Amino acid sequence: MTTQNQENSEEACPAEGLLKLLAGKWKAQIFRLALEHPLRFNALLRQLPEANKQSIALALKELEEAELLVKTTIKQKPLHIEYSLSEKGLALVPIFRNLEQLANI
Amino acid sequence: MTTQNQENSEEACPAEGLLKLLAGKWKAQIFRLALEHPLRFNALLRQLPEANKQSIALALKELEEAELLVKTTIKQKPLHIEYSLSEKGLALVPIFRNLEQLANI
DNA sequence: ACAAGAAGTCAAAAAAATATGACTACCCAA
DNA sequence: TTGGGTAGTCATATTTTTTTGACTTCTTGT
Repeated sequence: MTTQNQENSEEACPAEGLLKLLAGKWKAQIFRLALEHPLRFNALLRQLPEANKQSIALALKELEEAELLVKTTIKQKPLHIEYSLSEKGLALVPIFRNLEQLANI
Repeated sequence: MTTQNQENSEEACPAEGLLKLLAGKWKAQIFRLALEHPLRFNALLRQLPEANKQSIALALKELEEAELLVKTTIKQKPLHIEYSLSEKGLALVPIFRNLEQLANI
């Protein structure tokens, strides 16, 4: 039933899912940081001192599932994991900028 | 403290407030209907049969407070209240369309 | 061998967002 | 004066999101 409603809602309004995703806590801030350079988990934790592991892990996972970020494992000496903007993520950038501009009015 | 964090968040990411607003339940759907014609409370209730008074009242109030909708009282025989897109609301339209397009990819 | 850093996961608690049902106030028509 | 329509509000549930704190796994440095 809940799923049904969600589906109806999405059908009636395709932007809803994307909006909900981006509005989730820490997501917009993470997206914004991802514009600058690829992200790493613990670095992100340090850059968002009010956030916690779990929240960041969840945000990254959902942004990845929505295909806005891609996760890359870099097989080098200390073994890194990086999250960077996907093509879809890049396509979102100008829209995001427009939103920021509108928000400042 | 909570307020403080919210402020920090907004400072770090100006789009957040607008995103949170639009992602709130029924808001995107209401915004979408407002593109077509001015909205009236009970008509909206009928158009969104899964929603309830309270939610719609809240959504309209918040969209109005965010200055995306303007509320107009029409002093005529049965006394109507209309919600229509403000200038800011109109400025959001193309951004919203872009979001919808991106969501469909 | 032991500690420390990176990248997490899990269950449970707390906080925030939504929904429910009842109730209000105004105007109009029969 | 009773009933119906419009436009809500209020207090209280219920649901969903977000946070907390503890624990895991893998790799490297000393």
